[in-house]
This record gives sequence, structure tokens and C-alpha cells, in this order.
Amino acid sequence: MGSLPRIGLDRSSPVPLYFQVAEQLERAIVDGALVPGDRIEAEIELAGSLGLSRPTLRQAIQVLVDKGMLVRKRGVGTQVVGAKIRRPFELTSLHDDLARTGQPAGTEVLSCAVVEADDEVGHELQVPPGSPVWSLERLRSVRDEPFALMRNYLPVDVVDLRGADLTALGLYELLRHGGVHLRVANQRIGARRAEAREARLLAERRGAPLVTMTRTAFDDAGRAVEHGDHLYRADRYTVELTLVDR
Amino acid sequence: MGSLPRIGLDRSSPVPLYFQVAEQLERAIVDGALVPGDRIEAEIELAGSLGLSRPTLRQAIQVLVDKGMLVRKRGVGTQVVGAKIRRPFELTSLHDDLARTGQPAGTEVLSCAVVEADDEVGHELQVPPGSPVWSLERLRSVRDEPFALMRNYLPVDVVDLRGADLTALGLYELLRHGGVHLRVANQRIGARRAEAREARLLAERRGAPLVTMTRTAFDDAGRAVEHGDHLYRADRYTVELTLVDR
DNA sequence: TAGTGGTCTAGACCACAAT
DNA sequence: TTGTGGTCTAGACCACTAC
Repeated sequence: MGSLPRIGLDRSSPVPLYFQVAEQLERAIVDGALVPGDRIEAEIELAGSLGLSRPTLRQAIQVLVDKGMLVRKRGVGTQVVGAKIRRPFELTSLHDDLARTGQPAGTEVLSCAVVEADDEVGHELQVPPGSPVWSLERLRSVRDEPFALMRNYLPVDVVDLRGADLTALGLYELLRHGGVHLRVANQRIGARRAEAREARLLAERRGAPLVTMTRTAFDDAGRAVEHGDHLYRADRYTVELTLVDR
Repeated sequence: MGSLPRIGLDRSSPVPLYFQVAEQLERAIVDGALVPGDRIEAEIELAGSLGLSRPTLRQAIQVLVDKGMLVRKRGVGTQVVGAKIRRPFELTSLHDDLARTGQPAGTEVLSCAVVEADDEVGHELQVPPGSPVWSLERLRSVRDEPFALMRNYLPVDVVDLRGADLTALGLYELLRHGGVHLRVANQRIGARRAEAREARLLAERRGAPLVTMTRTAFDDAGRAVEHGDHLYRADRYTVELTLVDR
């Protein structure tokens, strides 16, 4: 049974009040000050004690409800949920133990050039076939042990990869720095046997099981920003993710 | 360039007004009456023409923004996003073409009994090891071709599987009918080679690549409701899902 | 400058759960 | 019956975008 630490508000801050409250509530849950099952003070009372209107406080709580961290029940109250939440777009994680313990992943750029989009890539990126798109192929490794062979396509007007240092920055990081805000992604995960070239690059045997993932990501303007087709060594990688149903 | 069909409201309905609006907006997008890039009428005007207050209309739009179907931009307006959206908990899909064209999936229940939870299952379901839990094993097929071998564990106080017809109803459907509302799930997807028993049941060769998926689902009270450990034939199945970042 | 969404207030009435 | 969250209203002012 935890208790909610005092919440401080800064009305001169450009950060919205509801967001200030949501941040501090989230920290209280993440830090363990509030534990699963704990009940939050009633909306009207909490709003009153913070000097906020009820809609504003509700907005704050809604943020955490949307994240799956709080549950509201009419006639009962608002409670802390017991599941661990993982954010979308941080969903990839190495199963490799060494990676878990903080080993950095290395990146080798196999190719990076502008090519003409074929039918499939054009369709996925919502550009006419034949349009110029960046084609990027990377091999990712931990401790010189490769685990992922990744191919990405990006419209040329989304980002300029000339001179970009993809060994230091992830692709999504690079996009974010370029002002692209990812919002929605459609993704397909499956498995198949490794073919000759893939096996060689991934230091596997031919026929070894690989995890396959294709993904198309859209930014906050609804524009298709990236399409990827990736292969992972099944013994070194799993996809972990959290689903939240609203 | 599509246009928004007329929206009808029923103020005597128990369905909230904002939800009525959200439903009709969503249908307009799904049906294609509104296409990606289309702009919605401004909030204040749309609210006025529907006889609603602005906060209520905002709430309706927010539902679709949360689903990733609409994008709001200050100073610009509200636009339809260009991505196809898939709901969480509906993420599984057969890669088999015949299944796509409407072939029903058959289910064979291999076992269904109450057992004592081992350490892992107890941990995942948040019950003490040794607690009674339902253990369920199913083989799913299309046109007598098996594609999934699924094992599930459920706390006995969540649902009673005695006499339940799992050949007609999916497990999640059964839970929903039992008043359980799934809300959050943590999931891990990978791949490995088929072992002897798995290969036999799935009509595969030993060593064939399988998609693996483990998942723990929580209901709207934050209670662990189901833990599953599943295997899929990689040539007949992929996992498709949509990520929405908020 | 005009129009958009973002935030915030101060109430009101209702449905549901616990007692 | 009491207290909870769910919904809804009618405004207000602000920040940002496009022109």
C-alpha cells in the first residue's frame, strides 16, 4: 500500500497543467510510491486540493489510463494496474543476455544509396513506382556476433542520408532528430529458413531459423516515412511488445 | 478527396454522443468516404452543425486520434491518416491464402484440465506456485492443415472451462462472454526449430522453422488473466499488428 | 490577420458500485 | 443513501499555421 507524493504545479511553465500532473503520477507509479492496487484520491477532491478544475485533472488521469497504468471504475475509484508497460517503437529488444547487460550493438552499413522504388516499395511508401527512395542495408552485431540484417527504404524527401552516421545513431533516432515524429506502424512478424547470403552475413548455417519482420511506419502527418524488411537470428533475438486495448 | 457523410445523433440512446460521432467518423474512414489526407470540418463549426458543445466533439475526435486514424494539427486542421489500422487483440492472421478467403479455422482440444502452476506460470499469472490453474492445449487447423499449437494457462477464478465449447468459440471470445475485458498484454515473438512432438502435431518435419509467441494478458482491473505459449508453422502464419505511439 | 486546435474553468446531471 | 467516475454544456484565452 503506497501513497501519492505531493504534486507540485508550475502555472508559469509552458508545460500544460494536466501534463505536469500526469508526469508526476507516472513517476510515482514507476518509482513504486504507488503500487498495483493502490487507489488514487477521488477526482473532485484531488482536483480541489491541487487547485485544478475537474476536467483538467481528468485529462491528466486519462493520459495514464491510455497508457494502461491506471484503471477507472465508476462507483469505485481509480486504481494502479499491475502490468509492466512497454512503449511502442521501443519494442525491439535483444534476447541476447550480453546485450541485456548493456553491451552496445554495433552497426555495419552494407549499402546506402538512392534507388528507384519497385512496385512493392512504392506501394508501401505511397509513392509512384520508379520514384527515388533511399535504400539502406545494415548488419547489426553485439560483440562482433551479428544478429540482424536490416533493409530499409525511405522517400528521399523525408530525410537526407548523405553523410549520416548510421553507425552511431539508430535510424529512428536519426529521423527524430530530423523532425520526423513517428506515430503509427504496421508490422508483420514471421519466420523462415536462412538463405545462403543471409546465412553467411549472419554467421549462421543455411536453413537456420530466422525471425522476419516487415514494417511500414507513418509520421504524425500520416505520411509513410519508412519501410523495412528485416531478418534476425532466432537464437539471438525476439520481439517484445505491449498491447494496450482502448 | 472524400467528404464526410451526414452524422445522425440519437439523444435518447444510452450510447454517449461523443461515441456516436466517433463511430460514424470511423465508419466514414473505413468505408472510404473519407480518404487519407482529407480534412475534417473545424471543431467549432462541426460541433455547431451537430448541436454539440466543442468539448464533446473534441472527445469524439480524440477517440480516433488515439486509434491513429486522425491527426490534429494546430493552425491547420484535422486530417485522415494514411495507414490501415488493426486493433490489438485481433492481431493474429493466417498467411494461408485460403484462410484469407474466408476458410474457417478448426480447433481440436488436445487437453483441458486443472493443474498446479509451476514457478514460471505462477509468476506470470501472479499466483503462488502450486495454485490450481487451467491448462489448455489446442491444435488449430484450416482445411485439416494444422498451423498452430497453442498452450494456455488461466487462473481458476477467472473462468470455468468445464463444459466450455472451445471448438466453437475462441478463448478470448469465451473470456469476453464471461465478463472479462482484456486491456493490456505483454508479448514476445521469436522463432526456433520444431521438436519431434511439435513437428508431428503440426504435420511438419523436425527442424522446420516455427514462429513462437508467449503472451500474458491482463484485464481492465489489472489482473493477470491468461498466459499463453504458442507455436505456429512459419509457412502458414505471420503475426500482424499495428503500433500506435501517443 | 484570420482560422485552427490546445488548454482550462465552473458548473450540471447521470449511471453505477458499495453500504 | 452516498460516493464514485461518465458525460455534457458554454463559455474563455492561448499558441500555432497559413496567408
